[in-house]
Amino acid sequence: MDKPLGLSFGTDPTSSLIISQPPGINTAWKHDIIIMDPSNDRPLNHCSGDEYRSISNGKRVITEMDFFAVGSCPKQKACIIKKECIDERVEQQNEDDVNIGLNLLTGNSGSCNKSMVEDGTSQTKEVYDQRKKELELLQAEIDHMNEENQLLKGILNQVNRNYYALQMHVVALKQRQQIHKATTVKNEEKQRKGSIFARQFLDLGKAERAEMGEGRSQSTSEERNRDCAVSPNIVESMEHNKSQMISNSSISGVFPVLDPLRRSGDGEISDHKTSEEAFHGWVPNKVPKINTSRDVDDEQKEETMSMIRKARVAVRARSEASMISDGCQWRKYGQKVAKGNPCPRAYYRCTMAAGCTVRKQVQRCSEDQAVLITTYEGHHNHPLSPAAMAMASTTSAAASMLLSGSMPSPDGLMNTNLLAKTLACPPGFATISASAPFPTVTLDLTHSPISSSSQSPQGHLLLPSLNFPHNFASALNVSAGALHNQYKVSGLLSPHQGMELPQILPLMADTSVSAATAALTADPNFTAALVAAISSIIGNVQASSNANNSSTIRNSIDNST
DNA sequence: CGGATTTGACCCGCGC
DNA sequence: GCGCGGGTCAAATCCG
Repeated sequence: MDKPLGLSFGTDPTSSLIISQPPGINTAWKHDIIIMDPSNDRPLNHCSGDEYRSISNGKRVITEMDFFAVGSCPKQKACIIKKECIDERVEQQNEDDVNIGLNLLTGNSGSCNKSMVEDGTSQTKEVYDQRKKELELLQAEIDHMNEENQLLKGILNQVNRNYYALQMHVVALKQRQQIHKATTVKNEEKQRKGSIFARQFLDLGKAERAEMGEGRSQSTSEERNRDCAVSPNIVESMEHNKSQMISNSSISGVFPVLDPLRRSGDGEISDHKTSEEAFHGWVPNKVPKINTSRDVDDEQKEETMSMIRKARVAVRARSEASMISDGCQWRKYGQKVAKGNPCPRAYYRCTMAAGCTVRKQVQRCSEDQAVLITTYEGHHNHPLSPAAMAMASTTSAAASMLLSGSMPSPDGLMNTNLLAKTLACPPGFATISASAPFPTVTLDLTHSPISSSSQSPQGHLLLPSLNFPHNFASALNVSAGALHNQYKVSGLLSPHQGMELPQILPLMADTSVSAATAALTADPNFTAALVAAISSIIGNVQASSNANNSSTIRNSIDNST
């Protein structure tokens, strides 16, 4: 069909709209025409002319058109014209033509005829195509990002799967270790006490013990090595997860970071005479063991708890006061004069919450009565102050290190060469001593006298800032050895980093033993370095059934230099 | 009066 | 079995 309608502008594109129609056709039209400004895609609002009967929101309604008028094409800026035909007759008769008039873009110049309309149409299409391309580009970009997102999701899922698989692998290894350990220790215990019982059973037990013992020594060594092949970081993470996984167990939450000890499920660790094998790893409470009777489990738990509770953190500090202000509330429940020290030892119990098991002893040093020795024991079962909480992980990890990390080297000494290289701290600041009956970490603040620079405005003691990896000790746990071995860690603290003692002390008590080893981390880079060091230590660990009674890191450091 | 402290008694593990 | 020493209990006392 020939196009009966032509659409063009007059001299003023905003005021005259001329729709041409071949002669002979005289039809009234009603159009809704929207004139758009192409520069901003907004309607032009300043149109005038008789053709426009009304203007509403940029929509011009033309009721009658002079189809035979001839106008000149505008030279003004182009406009997009949208027309809605509201005349059904037109739509029916000239639908195509009318539609041609839609979205017209008038040219900057040209004749007021059909060609001009076509020219405008081509420019409209050009802009349309351009925008369409832009849209397509954007769409392509979005698609690409989606693909990338999916790819990353896949990678993440794979990492998670690998992580979980590795975690399960480590758990399985430790379970195996624990089974061996439990069997062996039980048998040894039987042997020790068995002389007063029926010998016929003992003989059977000996046979079994000999068998198991041999297998244990081999498997333990192998498993250690295998465990040591695992990155400490991975072990850390896994221990952390395990800790979370079993957080609902009977005593979880109370000993969050001592889980390795608790999870060992081996009560014999409290027996200093039989605990050499006690810390080879942990086994979740629910893991089946050879000795799985309820009584045994309960007994082991009790003993484990006892061990945890007996691990201690001691702080030596010069103070005129009878007690160091550590941010917790204490109630004195006893006092006793201990042998070897004329100064009475006072016993305090935490009263911040009912049932809190944390206790502390305060006693002046017999050699220097200006020195106050505060020993913490137990774990808070209540929220601590924010400051205390800030240090909880640090001290807890250190406690775990003490409880789990006897780390015997072949000669019974801690391999501290790497530690020595790692740590650039003044000597004598912290001491770890498991010299029985209870493993104790001692922070000696007397070498770092409480001066104005080491006291908070509130008069609290300041300790070095500690930044200890949360599950460091758990990582160590894979090679844990004799708890009763004596060893010392000296020179591991770097003072003057402004941590208040009150922040630290409750946390020491938190974990029974933590702070001193926690204080090992004066250097911000210490964590990573120490993990590497311990990893190396673990890697060098060999089974040593005759660990020496004492060793010192300082000695090792000295020996290494 | 209620909570904190004191203090003698008691318990328990360990060594002899 | 007994004594010792560390740790805890609990009645008495103190104190705000």
